[in-house]
Amino acid sequence: MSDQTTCQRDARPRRLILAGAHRQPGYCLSCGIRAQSVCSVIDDDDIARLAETAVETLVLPGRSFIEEGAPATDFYNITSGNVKLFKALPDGRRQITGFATTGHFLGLAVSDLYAFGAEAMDTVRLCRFSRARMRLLMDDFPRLERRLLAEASNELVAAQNQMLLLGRKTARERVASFLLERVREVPNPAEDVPLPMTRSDMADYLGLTIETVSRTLSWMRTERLVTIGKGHTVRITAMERLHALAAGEAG
Amino acid sequence: MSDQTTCQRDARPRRLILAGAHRQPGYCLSCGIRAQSVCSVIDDDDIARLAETAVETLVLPGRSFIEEGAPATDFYNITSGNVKLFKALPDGRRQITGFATTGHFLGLAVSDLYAFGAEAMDTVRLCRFSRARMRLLMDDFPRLERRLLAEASNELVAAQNQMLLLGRKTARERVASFLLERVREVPNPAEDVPLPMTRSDMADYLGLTIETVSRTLSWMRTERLVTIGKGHTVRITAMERLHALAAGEAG
DNA sequence: CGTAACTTTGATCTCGATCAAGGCTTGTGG
DNA sequence: CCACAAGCCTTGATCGAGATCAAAGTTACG
Repeated sequence: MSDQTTCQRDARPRRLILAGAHRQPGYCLSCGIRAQSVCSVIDDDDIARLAETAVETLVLPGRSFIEEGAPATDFYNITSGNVKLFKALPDGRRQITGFATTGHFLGLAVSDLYAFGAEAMDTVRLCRFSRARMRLLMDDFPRLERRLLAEASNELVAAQNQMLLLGRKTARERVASFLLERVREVPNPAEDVPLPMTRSDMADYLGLTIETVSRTLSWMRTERLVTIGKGHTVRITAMERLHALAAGEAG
Repeated sequence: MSDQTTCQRDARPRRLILAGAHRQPGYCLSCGIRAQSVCSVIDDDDIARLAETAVETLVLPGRSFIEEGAPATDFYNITSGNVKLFKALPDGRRQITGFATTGHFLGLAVSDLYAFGAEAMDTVRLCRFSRARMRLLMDDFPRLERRLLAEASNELVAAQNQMLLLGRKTARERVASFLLERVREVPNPAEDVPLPMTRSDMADYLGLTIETVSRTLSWMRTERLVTIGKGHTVRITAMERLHALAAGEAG
């Protein structure tokens, strides 16, 4: 475990001091999430090079590991846990631009500075790749670049959907859209959907206040659209109606 | 000119019937906007292949050439004119996700369907590339893929900025941000900035109504932040204050 | 258990939406 | 060159969805 970087929880998230050793050559070969991440495009024969490029890092809940405006030195691949990505205004107003979880790749940017911050919502494990080393890998493995382009294209589509949500949807439509987005994370739509974020995070993602999110969820409960469980879970009880609501086809 | 596709203006925009011949091998070599577009990554020696892949197309003002939800068959590169990209809800609410102009590349998507629509705001010329042919080009020219990744990364950063704007900025901050975005399109910030879109387009881009956009511009005029010219132009007269406003540092 | 953070619910306010006229610009045909 | 029409754009009056302010409930965790 000594090759993992750790940091202590703190009242206000500070930049994580990233350090740690590169993985052993065989590490990626047995990585459980390789199949669902960009790493899958590298063959077994070449995977040792990837392992040598990666530094596994542990980030404790509430800690930032990417800071908006800081020099963009690394790419990250999440191997477990949940992360929120956000931008902020000087007076503290915050917009969460996305949630990332196991298998997600972070840090795409042409600029030398990160355009967004990233903070762990729970204990997060990730592989860190320096941009310079990643560039060398991309030179040798064009499939990696192709996969990243596909990844970026998907994020672009998600971003466009979110712009429609933020610019034109009502509070109810926003929350409905959000819940349906979270349902896709679980295998069975009828089971409990985990919401590993606070009401404050939901509000900052949906362009609302915590009170409006709370009231809207309460309204959905009274309307028998959802049941709200303990410990940040929701179960959808009227999928059709929720879909119609999210798509802007109902009040 | 017979190798260009044209279409007549119509009351309500319909799908453009795209047809037309591929360009002559030497066409791209002398293309004026090659340097500022993705085409610049293909060397003179190979540019004939690109020319054979491209179909130049003319789109008249107000006509759509990409329809949200339609099969994603082509990529586009704008060679002149202005385009708006948008998503819509069933009841007509619309969110413009971006404006594209000379040199912009459109159509990135992993899905088989376009996630957004595109409509010409004035007379638009563009090169159309079938996805299948483009894929072959990317196989042979990894630099093309790298350039598209850079392009997509930049759009992603722009999308994140727009999410912050739509989710958390006030009407005044939105309009200020918009004007500063448009200023970057002209060489000299002190000269007239063209706004080749209607108030309705601005509103749909900024998540506001036309009345609020109009009122906000009037307010900026009385505050001596801008002067509003004839024929859809604006001149910025207090750049510093406008920047502060856009960044959320002032009321 | 106790406490600190998170969540819900209620009362009130406000910014931007909506409703409603007019004014201006642009283009067309006499 | 002017009259007219059809879109745009601006301005005013009013409304309302969601924000803000305030105060209990809950939950998580030492």
